[in-house]
Amino acid sequence: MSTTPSTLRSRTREAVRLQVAEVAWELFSARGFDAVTVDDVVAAAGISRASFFRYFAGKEDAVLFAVDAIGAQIAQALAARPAGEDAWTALQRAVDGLEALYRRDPAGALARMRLVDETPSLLASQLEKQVRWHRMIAEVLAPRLGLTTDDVRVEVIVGAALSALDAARRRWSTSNGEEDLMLLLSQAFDVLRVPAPALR
Amino acid sequence: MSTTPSTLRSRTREAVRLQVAEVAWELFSARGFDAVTVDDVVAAAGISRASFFRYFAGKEDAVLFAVDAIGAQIAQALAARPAGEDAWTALQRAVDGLEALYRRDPAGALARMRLVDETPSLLASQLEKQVRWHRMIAEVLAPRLGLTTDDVRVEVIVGAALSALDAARRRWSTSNGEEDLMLLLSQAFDVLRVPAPALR
DNA sequence: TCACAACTGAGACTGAGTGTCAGCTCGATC
DNA sequence: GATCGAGCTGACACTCAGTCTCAGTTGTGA
Repeated sequence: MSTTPSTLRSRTREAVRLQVAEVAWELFSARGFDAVTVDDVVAAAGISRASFFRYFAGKEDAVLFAVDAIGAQIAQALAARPAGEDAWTALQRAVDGLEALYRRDPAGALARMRLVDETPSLLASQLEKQVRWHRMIAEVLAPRLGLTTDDVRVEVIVGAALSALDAARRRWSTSNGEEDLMLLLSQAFDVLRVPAPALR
Repeated sequence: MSTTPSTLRSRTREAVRLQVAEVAWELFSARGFDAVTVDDVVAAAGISRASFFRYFAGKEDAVLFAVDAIGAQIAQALAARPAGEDAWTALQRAVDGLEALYRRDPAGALARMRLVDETPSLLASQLEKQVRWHRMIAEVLAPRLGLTTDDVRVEVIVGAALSALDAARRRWSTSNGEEDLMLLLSQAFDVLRVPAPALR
């Protein structure tokens, strides 16, 4: 999946990037995103200001740099689903591969979600990254349905599926991780699967 | 809908705000959002830098200040739909009240959408504003369905409906406004209404 | 070993956004 | 119609994010 040449340079680069992100996360989660400057982070991490911006596209990216990979993971998982499966089910299965990520460190995932939710600039940046998820997933889904990538129907299906993921994640977050994420996901997708009368 | 005390002060304030936004839009659409500084705008508009930030929360807001009202308009239109209507139809009708906005100045609307799409900071800011649409609409939809605002199902329905709106708008934009927006909207919502086999 | 490519810190620079302050204007009240 | 307070204004200084350049260093491949 990743495009990693895996020379010594690139490996140390990835390691340093992770270390810096970790240091940054500790400051952000302790004091709040806006109350920590880039200078604070680089001082704590022992790198120069210039290098920080070589590792991350911006301050937000030090928190959200992992988000890009998730979209690719969903798209890849979708590509692996059997061709006969209906779109909603295939997307649901592709998406619930993410549960492993949350199960590995639920407390950290919750704290991350809260920080993003309460920090406008982080929220905006994350939403923009999710637009890229949208495009990646649409490119896999469209041929599956025999439609073009920019067909309205493809866009709606992808958008609705990502809304389902988002709704489940948000509910999971507000319940402090107590409700079952997989169950929430299937409840969310069921809304999209039911026939017309989602009536009152 | 609006909370306008309508004293002389507030009316001139609104008028000035509109004028500044118009001047800003001319610069942005001509040179691109990032190539125009706030100083450029205030020089052209004949106000001080400080005043600019009193009228707009940020540079992006000079383009997107109207976006907030749209969410309120959708929520209000939804509240006015008959109680017996199913959720998808009610949302579709609520949303297609926006068509009047686009019909009034299609060329301007297209140009605006293009600028937002090609400018990351504008896109991010717009997406963040749409999160607020989400909340406003959920608050109207939830009681209609006899559910709480933070119920997963409510969030999914609102998110999916907004995805439908977005897909239709985007398709309309890429077709240079040639395809019929209302038709695109109904195609988009039909995907959400059909029974399970949106199969391959 | 050598030459090149990629990385680094240092520091100057641009531009967004905030806070303060002193002066002006609107508009209500006497 | 003079006055007083609230709200607006421009000027200006300040912080911080992000870009760019430059010179020195280190990994990489021949």
